[in-house]
Amino acid sequence: MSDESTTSRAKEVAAEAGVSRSAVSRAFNQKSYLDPKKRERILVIAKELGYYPNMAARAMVSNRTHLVAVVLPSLRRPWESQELDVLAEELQAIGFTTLVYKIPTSDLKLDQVSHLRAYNPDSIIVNSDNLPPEGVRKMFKRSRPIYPVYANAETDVHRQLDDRFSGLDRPIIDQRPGIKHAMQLLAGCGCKTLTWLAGDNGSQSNQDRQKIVLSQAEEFGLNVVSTIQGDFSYDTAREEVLAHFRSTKITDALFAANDVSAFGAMDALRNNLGHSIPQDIKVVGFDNISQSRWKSYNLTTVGMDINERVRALVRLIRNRLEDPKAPDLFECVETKLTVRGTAA
Amino acid sequence: MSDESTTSRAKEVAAEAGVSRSAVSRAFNQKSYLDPKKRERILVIAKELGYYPNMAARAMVSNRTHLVAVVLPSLRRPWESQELDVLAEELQAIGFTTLVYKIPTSDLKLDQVSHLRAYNPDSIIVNSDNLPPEGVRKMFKRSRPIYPVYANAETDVHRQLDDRFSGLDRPIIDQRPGIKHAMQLLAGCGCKTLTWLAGDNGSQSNQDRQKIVLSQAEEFGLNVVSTIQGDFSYDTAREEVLAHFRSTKITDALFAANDVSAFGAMDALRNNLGHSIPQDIKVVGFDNISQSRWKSYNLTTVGMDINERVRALVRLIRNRLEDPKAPDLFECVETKLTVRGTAA
DNA sequence: TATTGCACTGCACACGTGTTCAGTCCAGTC
DNA sequence: GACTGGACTGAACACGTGTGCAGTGCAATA
Repeated sequence: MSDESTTSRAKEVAAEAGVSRSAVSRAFNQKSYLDPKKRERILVIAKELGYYPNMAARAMVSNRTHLVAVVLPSLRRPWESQELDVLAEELQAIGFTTLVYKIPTSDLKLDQVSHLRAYNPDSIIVNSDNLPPEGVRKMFKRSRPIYPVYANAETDVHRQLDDRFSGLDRPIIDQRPGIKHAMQLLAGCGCKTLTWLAGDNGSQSNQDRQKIVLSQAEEFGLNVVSTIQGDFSYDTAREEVLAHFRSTKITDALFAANDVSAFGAMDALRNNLGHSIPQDIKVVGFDNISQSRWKSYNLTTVGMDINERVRALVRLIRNRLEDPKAPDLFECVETKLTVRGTAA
Repeated sequence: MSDESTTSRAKEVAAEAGVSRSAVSRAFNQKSYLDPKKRERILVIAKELGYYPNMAARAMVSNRTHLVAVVLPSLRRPWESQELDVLAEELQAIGFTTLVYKIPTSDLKLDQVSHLRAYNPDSIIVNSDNLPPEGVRKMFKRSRPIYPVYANAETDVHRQLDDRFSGLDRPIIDQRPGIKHAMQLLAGCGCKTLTWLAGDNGSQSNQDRQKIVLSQAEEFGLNVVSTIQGDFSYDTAREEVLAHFRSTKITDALFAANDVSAFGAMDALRNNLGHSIPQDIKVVGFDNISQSRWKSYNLTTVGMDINERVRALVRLIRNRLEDPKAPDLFECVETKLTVRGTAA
């Protein structure tokens, strides 16, 4: 065992096993033929020597990096980080490694993503709400081995036909079932008036959620008497809700565009305005992040099963890599309502 | 513009600019000489063509991947994800891309990390509390271009000399100032008795925090009358605190090993046991995660400045890459107390 | 002018792998 | 025994880049 040992290379494994370097390569790629017992011997020796094929070299010749990039504006938002957690684990389990890449702004420029493109990830999951699909397509579609997944096409199924998203594989989130149940629940509690606490204005998912919330409210005879402009953040939600309800009578219910802003709203309503939840006003959120279970909030919320969501993403990636020329791929995940204390 | 255009390569840029491919390479590596105005012209053309040097090829010959791997057990814990958020941004700003790699178990085996080693990241930040430093060193130290950073060596400065950590660069967290202030505050409020809500038993940071909490409590005349075994999670904290204080009188204060378990404790104390915070019992946490500001908790907590912490990590990486043979590197970040409603 | 030195640049090699292609060996068949 | 075909393997090329080395041209100096 030499002092100055470097990462052992295929050649060393080959020497140790008494075979050619080609055989070592073949041992790691089951598609090419190799005598089974020779393969096994090579793999044993490779493991002993701590050898594993160098990904850079492998990428150069095979056009497969086994990298999946996740593009997002922030890693600190609970939903995104919880999704990423499951995603990274699933990808790792099937031999992919996860690359994270932050793009905070909504205007997508080439030099912002050139670093990322330089790694030639096998797939890119764009989880950034405020990046327009046109820009995403333009930035990534032309780099041949990369297949972008546009992860924020929440909507009813008709959006499948929307031209803006063509050229992008997309995991569609059907918000309707969860929202419908929420409205059913609120109507059943005797609620008549509703406030919509909106999220970031430029965000795709905010628009999608809002559209269905408004239509379903009407469906169940709930009157959306006011809209408060938030931005998905706790602080803004708290401040805006506070300002709004200082001058206006509270409504029977408040529907927030995500859980975190629901928390902000609740804290304004309870701590500052002295209202009781759910007695004075019911609150419903979106996402079902793990913090919603915390007893101080105990939030009733619309969300999807996170494992189901991630499996859909992974399926998109695998199917696309299997058939690069296939037409746009879809996966649909439905939301459901999780009933907790703030509306029951 | 051809239909089947691939990622444009250096050769095409060279042709367009009327120079050799070497010149293009040199344009992107400021260390080698190139006529300044020629370099500028090449870079302009490269940008026009959307060219950026292929990282795999670059890695093969230069032994620099510009990848930094972050190893952690989970991405959903608020502190880790908030730290990762800042870290990814800082690294991106200086031309590195972040790779995330989950290692949940505490026994580190070679085939668990071989996928990761295959990418030859320039540095690996081990942010996994329960991975023993010996294992980390063994797994990564011998792969030559990789320099592990052991990110969980919280402690007083003496730990610098601890043999277990030798061979690993480490950003040391000095918990003493923050804890000292917390004890000072509690003692000033007239607290006499204290409960320690511990974190994961095998965790390095839990051990470090506990040691200093106990010694500082004694210093300020606080009597640590009970220890509750938690695991850093909300649910366990809530259940264990509930079980413990059902049979035991509450203490004047409770110190939790992290913020999330402090939240669990608070919810047990308030919602289930009917105590008021801070009137009946004061609560202090660790980490100062963004959720601590949420008004329902409004937690007084010991934490460090997250930007300072990340800058320390980045400095370690840069210094190590600059001088691979330098002896173990250290960076020290101090904690401080953030006073909010649960103890003031 | 001849010489020197320096700024600058292109050629060619190396990095470690996947895969094609030609070739070897051997069992089975006529 | 000659031939066929299939199982198996190694040599060699390609991938796109960084950089050592040798070489060119030009200004400054003697």
